[in-house]
Amino acid sequence: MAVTIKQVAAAAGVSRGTVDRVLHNRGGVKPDVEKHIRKTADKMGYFPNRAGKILAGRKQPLTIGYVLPSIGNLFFEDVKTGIHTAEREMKDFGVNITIKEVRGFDVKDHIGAINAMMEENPSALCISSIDLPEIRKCVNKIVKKGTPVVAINNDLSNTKRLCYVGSDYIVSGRTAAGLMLLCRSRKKENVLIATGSLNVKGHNERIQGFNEVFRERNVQYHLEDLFETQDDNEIAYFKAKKMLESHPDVDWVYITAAGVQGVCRAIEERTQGKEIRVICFDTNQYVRDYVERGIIDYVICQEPKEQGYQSVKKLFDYFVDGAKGHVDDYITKAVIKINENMNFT
Amino acid sequence: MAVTIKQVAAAAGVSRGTVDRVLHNRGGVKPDVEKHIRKTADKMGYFPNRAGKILAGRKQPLTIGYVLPSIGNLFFEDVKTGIHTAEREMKDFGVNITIKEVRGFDVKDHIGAINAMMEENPSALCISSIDLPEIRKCVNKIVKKGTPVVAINNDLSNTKRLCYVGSDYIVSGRTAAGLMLLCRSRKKENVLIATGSLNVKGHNERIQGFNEVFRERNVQYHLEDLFETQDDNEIAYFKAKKMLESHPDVDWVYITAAGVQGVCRAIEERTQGKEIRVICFDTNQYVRDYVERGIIDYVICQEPKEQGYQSVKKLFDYFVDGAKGHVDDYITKAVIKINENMNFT
DNA sequence: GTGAAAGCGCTAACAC
DNA sequence: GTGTTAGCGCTTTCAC
Repeated sequence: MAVTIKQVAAAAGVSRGTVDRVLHNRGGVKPDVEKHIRKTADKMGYFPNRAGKILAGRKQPLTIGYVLPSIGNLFFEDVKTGIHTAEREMKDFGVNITIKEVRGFDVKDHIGAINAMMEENPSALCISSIDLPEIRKCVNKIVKKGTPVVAINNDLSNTKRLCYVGSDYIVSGRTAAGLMLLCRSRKKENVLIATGSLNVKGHNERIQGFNEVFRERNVQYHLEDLFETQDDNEIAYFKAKKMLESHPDVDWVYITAAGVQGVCRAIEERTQGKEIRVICFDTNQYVRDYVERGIIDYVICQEPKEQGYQSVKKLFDYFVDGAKGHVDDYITKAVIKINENMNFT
Repeated sequence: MAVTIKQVAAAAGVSRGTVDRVLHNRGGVKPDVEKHIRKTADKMGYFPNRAGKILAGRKQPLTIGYVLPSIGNLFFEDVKTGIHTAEREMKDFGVNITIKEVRGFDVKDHIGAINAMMEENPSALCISSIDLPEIRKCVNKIVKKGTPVVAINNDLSNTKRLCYVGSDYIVSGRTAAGLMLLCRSRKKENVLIATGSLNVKGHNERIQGFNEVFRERNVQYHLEDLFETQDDNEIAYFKAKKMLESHPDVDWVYITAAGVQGVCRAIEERTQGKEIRVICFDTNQYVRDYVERGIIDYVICQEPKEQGYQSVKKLFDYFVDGAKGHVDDYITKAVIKINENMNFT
């Protein structure tokens, strides 16, 4: 049986209250007594019991405020599912969650939503935003004031955020290249790249990782063209349509972000040209449908549910275990989905 | 704030003890009082608080006994890692774990280990064994005596086991076929199948799923030959060597079970013949090395760590939430690994 | 500065 | 049959 605070107190010849004061650095204890208590606690291998902590801590529940650009973005449905699974599991442990949803990636909207969230005085913040100076500044201010912030799905570089929970975009880009090369056509493939925005780091990293692998393997592909979908299916559709008309020799379409349905619609409507292979990222009902119909060959996913779940868990552990020190990032896997393993979890 | 047992007692005009008796069907309560209590509890939306339960339940910790055929089987290293992660997380909630390790799949050895485990009177059992009548009988007996049993990695059909935590072997076999077909060579591929044993259900299902996909898609492959590795690398090596000599036209080697290193060694040592593609299951340090060197193209994994972790969690939840009713299986994903996404979680 | 005590929600032993 | 009470291990308040 593990050693309790009571046993430490008894062994040190003081009361539980005093031990607690020392262990939580709450001061008001004579230095020599403190040293003595610390020593005996260490010697006995004392480690606070989480069940006890949680129960006692129920008086001040842990509220986590989320800000997500999830309106009109199916990707975040799974993230939210993960968040709510965690909420259900940890509700009895004092975890409460509020989500503020935003449409798109307008900096002002994001800052507005974050500030609105902060009005509610959450114990912690968890956001998926854009890696720009304004947001970074905003986040750093919040952290400085004492509210820990977790970055989910999109990291915020050089901020004091507690940790990042999300995918490694370079690795997912590399994986796309790997899949393509494993098809071993042995000819120079004509690739059309549909990216979300050249201003979004993650999208660029997916291209960077992709190129890295070709370079490392000394294989070349021919870049037919590259266009931005702005994560919008309509824009994606019209641009892709034009692109495919002017580039009849495309072998592969590599879609690094949203707008997948738009691109696929354009591919499906084509009346001539070679057979086209498609690699994209992240599933939803429409993407799954295109995979089933053989339009999309590979989808590289990033465990969205896990991102939601783990972001809650990270914060819960952080608070329960005493909000001390460094917290590791949680990097989700690059999960390859094809028709055969897509619908069976 | 959630409603507590105290509030229910007050509302029903009885003591907490009585409410507890009713809620746990421990009898000794007048029928009409019981009905009244149940009704008020329902009306108030009472749900027992897990934190309170866990703390109170610490007096009788939950001990889970594992029996795993893990000696000399690298696959189970990750399973054990997952088990120990869960143990660490839930130790403070009263979870204790003991593992008995066995070498191989001898029925008598397994029964012996299970009985030895039962000697220690665990609160629950978790085993990875063979789906044979003797084992099934043994498990059913244990369940009947009141100890819940979870089947991990290998299901035990038609037993009263609480649930199964592991992969869907059909789906993983289908995934192998899907990957092969995505390479679209457009010719009839010559396939050599290296299976573990024709007596092991999971191995057969991986072949069955593989064949299903070809049939459904109206594509044929040519089965060059099929041999059993007995999950042994030496046997695998010698048999594969011979097979490859007598079948110089093999395009793909499909390895459904262990013995991967043996087969790969034979492939690597070949001095003539066409380039061979390899699909296998489950990683370990040696398999990863073969992937890096380009001998193995695809590895289909089954989240072994998750299997370990979730098996503990299933039992923990079952006990905390009152050991009532049905528990869902936990089916792990068929995770495709290639060189580029293998080493990054 | 330090000790004592109440209470988080639940279970189980003991009274009546 | 039913109520009371003593913990589980911890935090926090209040008293000295």
